[in-house]
Amino acid sequence: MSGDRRVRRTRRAVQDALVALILEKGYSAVTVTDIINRADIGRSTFYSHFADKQDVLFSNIEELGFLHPDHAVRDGELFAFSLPMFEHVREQRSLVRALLGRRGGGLAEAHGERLLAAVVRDELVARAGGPAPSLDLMVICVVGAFLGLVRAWVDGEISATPAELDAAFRAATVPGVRAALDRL
Amino acid sequence: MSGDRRVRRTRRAVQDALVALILEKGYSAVTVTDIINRADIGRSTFYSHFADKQDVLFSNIEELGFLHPDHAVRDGELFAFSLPMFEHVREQRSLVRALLGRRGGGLAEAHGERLLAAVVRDELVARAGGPAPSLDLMVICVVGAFLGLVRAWVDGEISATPAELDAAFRAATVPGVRAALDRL
DNA sequence: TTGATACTGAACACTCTGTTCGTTAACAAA
DNA sequence: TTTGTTAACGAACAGAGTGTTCAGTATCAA
Repeated sequence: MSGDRRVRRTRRAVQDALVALILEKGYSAVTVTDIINRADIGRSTFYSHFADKQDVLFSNIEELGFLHPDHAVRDGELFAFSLPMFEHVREQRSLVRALLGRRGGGLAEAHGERLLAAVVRDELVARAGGPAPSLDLMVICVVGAFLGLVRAWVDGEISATPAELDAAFRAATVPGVRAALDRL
Repeated sequence: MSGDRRVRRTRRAVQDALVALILEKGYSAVTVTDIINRADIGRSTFYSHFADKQDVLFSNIEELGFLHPDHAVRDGELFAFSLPMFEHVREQRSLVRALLGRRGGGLAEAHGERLLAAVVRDELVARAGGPAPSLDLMVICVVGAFLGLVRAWVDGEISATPAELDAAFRAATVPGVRAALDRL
């Protein structure tokens, strides 16, 4: 724990307040005044820590550690990140829901998408022995499928275990990816 | 063309103004005042046609006809909607970009997702001979892949022809879907 | 031509934003 | 414990945006 205890307390109170309010009203309906009241801090205090509402949202993303360096690549398996990540999502469900769910306002999606795309792309390029334009399109499809599952899950549109989600993700993507890699 | 010419003129001016402004500044940065100025109409006129900014956005969606009933199913082929829809997107690129692109604010995504999910689901259920829980997860993956391509494309992150996008979409999804259907 | 109706434009109360500043409280380090 | 530093408070502020009202004007279809 670094720094002043007051700072930690304040920042955490603000971040938690925003997440709670997003889940109640949706991101766009939440005002800075709401956050201040919920976190029970002074207005000037808020602005001494965060530039605006968005800033609070992004600070939450960074502390989520969306892609923890848990790349325990189970030998040659494709997309080894899948199951650990679904499990990580389950542990942080309400936070992920506030960030990536429908009520989240879509601002965090770009972050998550970019991070995940980098992981997927690295893996495909490594296996293909080099970059290729068709790989980039494949990355988009794979990332879209994965985040689609995450979003539907945290929003409660579907109920499943991380293992079931992992199986569905693999069933949908791996055959196509394998065929494409063989074709190159 | 039904109704009063003045009404038509005003509504169109407002809708066009919003799309243009979204492409310039992003949805959340556009104010009703901006729209009024760009469309060159009085404030009270705006509120006599639309409840708010969102209302204008949704009115655009309805007129897009996202899923035109162009279901010219090329005999047994899977996901026959793909190529025609990519072509339709190309024709309405700036509108689709304003609605589904990153600057769009994510409000329209839910609409598109639901519409497309219904189409995909119908097709899979028909081929599987009935509904199944694993099919629902598959639908989410397929829709995620398709909309991922659409978004990346209209946002200019990738450059490709509709035919190339169609090929990439098929390459990514069809093998997995076929395998899953056989397994049932 | 006429009756209906859409548009105008200004004014209004309201909410939210982001900043400022003097005062008070909490902190880490000596 | 003392001391210098820094955070938090809270009230006040200007500015921007929202959604409504209303009397007056222009445009419409028939």
